[in-house]
Amino acid sequence: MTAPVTRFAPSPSGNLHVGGARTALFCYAYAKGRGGKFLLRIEDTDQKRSSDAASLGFLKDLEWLGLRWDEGPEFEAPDGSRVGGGPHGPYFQSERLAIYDREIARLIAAGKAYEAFDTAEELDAARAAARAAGRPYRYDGSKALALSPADRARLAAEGRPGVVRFRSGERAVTIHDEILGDATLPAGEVDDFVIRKADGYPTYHFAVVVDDETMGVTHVLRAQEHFNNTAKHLLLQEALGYRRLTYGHLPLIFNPDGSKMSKRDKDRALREAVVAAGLEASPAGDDGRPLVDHETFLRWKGDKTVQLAADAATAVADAMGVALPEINVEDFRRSGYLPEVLVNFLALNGWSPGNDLEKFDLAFLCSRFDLDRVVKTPAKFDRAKLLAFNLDAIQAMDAGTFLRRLRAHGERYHPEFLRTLGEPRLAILAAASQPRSKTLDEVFRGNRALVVADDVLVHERSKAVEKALLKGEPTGLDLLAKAKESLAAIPSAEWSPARLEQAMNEFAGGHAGGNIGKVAQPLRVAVTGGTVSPPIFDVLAILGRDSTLRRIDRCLAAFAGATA
RNA sequence: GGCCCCAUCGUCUAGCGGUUAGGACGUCAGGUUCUCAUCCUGAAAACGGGAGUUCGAUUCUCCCUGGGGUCACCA
Repeated sequence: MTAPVTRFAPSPSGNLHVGGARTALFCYAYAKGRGGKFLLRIEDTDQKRSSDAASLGFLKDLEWLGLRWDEGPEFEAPDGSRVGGGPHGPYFQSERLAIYDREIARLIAAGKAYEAFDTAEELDAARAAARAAGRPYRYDGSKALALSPADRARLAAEGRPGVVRFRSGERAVTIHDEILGDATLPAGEVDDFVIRKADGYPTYHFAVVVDDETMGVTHVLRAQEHFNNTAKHLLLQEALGYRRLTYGHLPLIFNPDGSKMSKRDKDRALREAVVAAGLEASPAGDDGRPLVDHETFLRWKGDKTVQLAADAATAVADAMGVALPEINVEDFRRSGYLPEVLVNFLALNGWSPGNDLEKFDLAFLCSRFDLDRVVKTPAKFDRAKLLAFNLDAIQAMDAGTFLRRLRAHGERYHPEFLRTLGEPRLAILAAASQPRSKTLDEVFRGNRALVVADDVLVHERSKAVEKALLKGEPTGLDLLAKAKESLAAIPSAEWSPARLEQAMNEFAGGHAGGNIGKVAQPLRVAVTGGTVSPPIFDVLAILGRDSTLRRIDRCLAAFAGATA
């Protein structure tokens, strides 16, 4: 058997959906595990969808996951290596029109395809009628087929845009699927579908078949939603005299509630948050201007069918401090998931190696992946489990690796954070955060207090804060005032986590019955404004002596005279 | 609605005629800890229903039910 060639063939988009990522992953693993090739092809035959450079943003997502294509669009990876290219290009369908035209001409000449001039209105009416009669719609080609060459010439001369339809021949088609087994679609299920649109572009069905043939593809792994389409492709392959391909249709991935995972989930979540917060206008960005212009914002807020641009949505969510559901690979990256974890988890949705094994890397997947272990049932995407996997991976990292990867994430998503903190303090933060972080991002999200100026730090007035500061005898506030003196006695040069812990342990021994918690919590509130942070002595070390003492003073002043 | 596909804990799944139906996440109950989070112990939790086939069905067949996909000049 020759080495397999698989392909991932998305329509152009700025983002790679997790479902698409899983498909790409399986295509990659199948080919690479067998010494074959993994191709990437852009299905941009819909002129309504843009296909400029920006719309290929998902290439970086594939690369980030470690899925480099042997052939396809050219791309320069962050490490400088070049991906893509190849002898079967162009890899954009919009640049392959001549090939499709040639093949369509062959079909027409052989009487296997014909031009049709139905208007959209006629087609809509026919569909509506079928629907009203409770029957599935099938195109009736009798009218178009009855046209004489002269008729066609006349219609074309009138400027009537025509399409080309494939003459399917109304017969049963059996699909052999390596995952689902065989299935036979009865005669009449496939009608005379369009293969060339009025704008001259081929339809998906036609382009796929031609490209898979001309690019040497041997195995088609795609989502199950394409299953019925396979019948069309089989018919086309036969009419064109092409090779037979091996098919495998992958189970779909859904939301936990069974709905489709779509970008709309983000809009929905954000809209709910906006409504819950009673927001009447877009939050402002750093420049003081609204993140979304007022009109757009109101239209979006009031109309569930309107979607916000992806960037705008994340900006607004960020400003509001709400987390949006991750849908695209980029979302998971931004949320601080590790690519190897996402790869691992994605593979587990629809496949498993058996033997109760579920932690593995891409190389392992490549070596073990096979179609006979792909499940047939759709999966619901369980973010909680993904998060647990991410945690495990972070815990398993050595400290140096964690620091490096944390820094890389920060540089990309929280540059201001890195600027203010600087390298030595970032290292302390990393060491303090690693044991308690489920994602790279929460280190930044959870420690904003570390990068705000001392004089703008706000001490929250929550139950938990009041308990830490005002309850007990002596109160946390009392202890805080005294502890400050002990801290002030430590010179800057000795201001380290170990030294601070030693000092505070001594202090607690003398003033809090040895209960370090009595001292730690008021300190935490004083310097972070809240009751949650990494270990307090690490926090104090990161802030430094001056900042620590200043924040304690401000806290003391803010709560002076307050009672529980 | 027609056609096609599917069906094991809440979720992802293992199982390929005989198992105390396994693992993981989550959940619950304890424990450790300066908060949070880790971490440790333990527990509860599934073969959708009905007919067959068989000495024996989670496993094979059929029906029902339920779920999904698809019926475009989108891909």
